[in-house]
Amino acid sequence: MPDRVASEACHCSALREAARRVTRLYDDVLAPTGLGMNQFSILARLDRVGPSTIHDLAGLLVMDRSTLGHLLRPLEKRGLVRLAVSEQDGRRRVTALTPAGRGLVARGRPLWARAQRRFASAVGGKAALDLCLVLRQVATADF
Amino acid sequence: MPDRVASEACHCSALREAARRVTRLYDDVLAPTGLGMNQFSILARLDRVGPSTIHDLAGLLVMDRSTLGHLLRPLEKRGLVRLAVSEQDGRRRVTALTPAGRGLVARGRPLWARAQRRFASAVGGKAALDLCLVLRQVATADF
DNA sequence: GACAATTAGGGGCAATTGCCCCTAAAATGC
DNA sequence: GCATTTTAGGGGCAATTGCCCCTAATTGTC
Repeated sequence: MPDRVASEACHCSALREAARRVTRLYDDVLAPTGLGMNQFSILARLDRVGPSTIHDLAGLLVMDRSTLGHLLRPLEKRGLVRLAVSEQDGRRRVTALTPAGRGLVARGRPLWARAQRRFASAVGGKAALDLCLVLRQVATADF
Repeated sequence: MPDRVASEACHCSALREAARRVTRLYDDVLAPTGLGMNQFSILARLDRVGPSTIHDLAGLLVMDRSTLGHLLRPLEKRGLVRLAVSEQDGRRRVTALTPAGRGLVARGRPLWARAQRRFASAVGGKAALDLCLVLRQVATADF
């Protein structure tokens, strides 16, 4: 039994499976915006922190710099974000929401809140809060 | 403040970010096998449950059927799994580990265990256990 | 001021993820 | 037994993820 338990308790698989399941929930709820959860989270983060470089934004999203670079392409093509070379540092590309992007985030927020409520009511409000705290710690841990 | 907290506590983003971070840890540790965490988890699951259909295996992995179909392709090409049409049901394709696949899983297990220990020692043993229980519940929840 | 080391980002590659629609096969209804 | 419905899976599409190596720009050193 210990062997079976040990192999079933893979921390990484558990995280990935839960992330897959919950992403589907949020994707469904956000569908009317034409955005997936990932795209929404990028735009929402940008809305909160203001214009930032790819490097900084990727750090906030616990994401590889090149991943974010790829993800910004379709958002730029749809006119939701604008990229411009920094004036202070020619290497940096500053990413900013366009008015259209800001508008879409605003329209998505109530939908997002609905997904949050659905999650909390299925898992339990306190459990959801606790979970978030642990996850935040995990995401920024130095293994 | 309530606004800022609310927007920073997105359950889905927290899950995805933690999953990204932890996946990197496991990928690094498993690198000597030439497998990523995801591939390893597919093979390990297959090793545990024995030959199964894409449908069933995808269910166990909380994964879309077509996603698993895509992921099996490179594993098949590398000779780690074998796919065969079921004799009982011509629609099903039974997936099974090859000896090479079983061997690779066996070689990966100690590395995987090392990642598990590194995770537990960073997060705390009890916290890691509790986290896994909640994640398992989340992954199989009916939202 | 010139040269080395560091940093920001892109391009290519491959895997990961899930949607849609399609086909084939099985199960169901009559 | 035959028509309908359901189920298993593939193919195509697009986004997601991160690695590597490359270029350009900045910073640090002398």
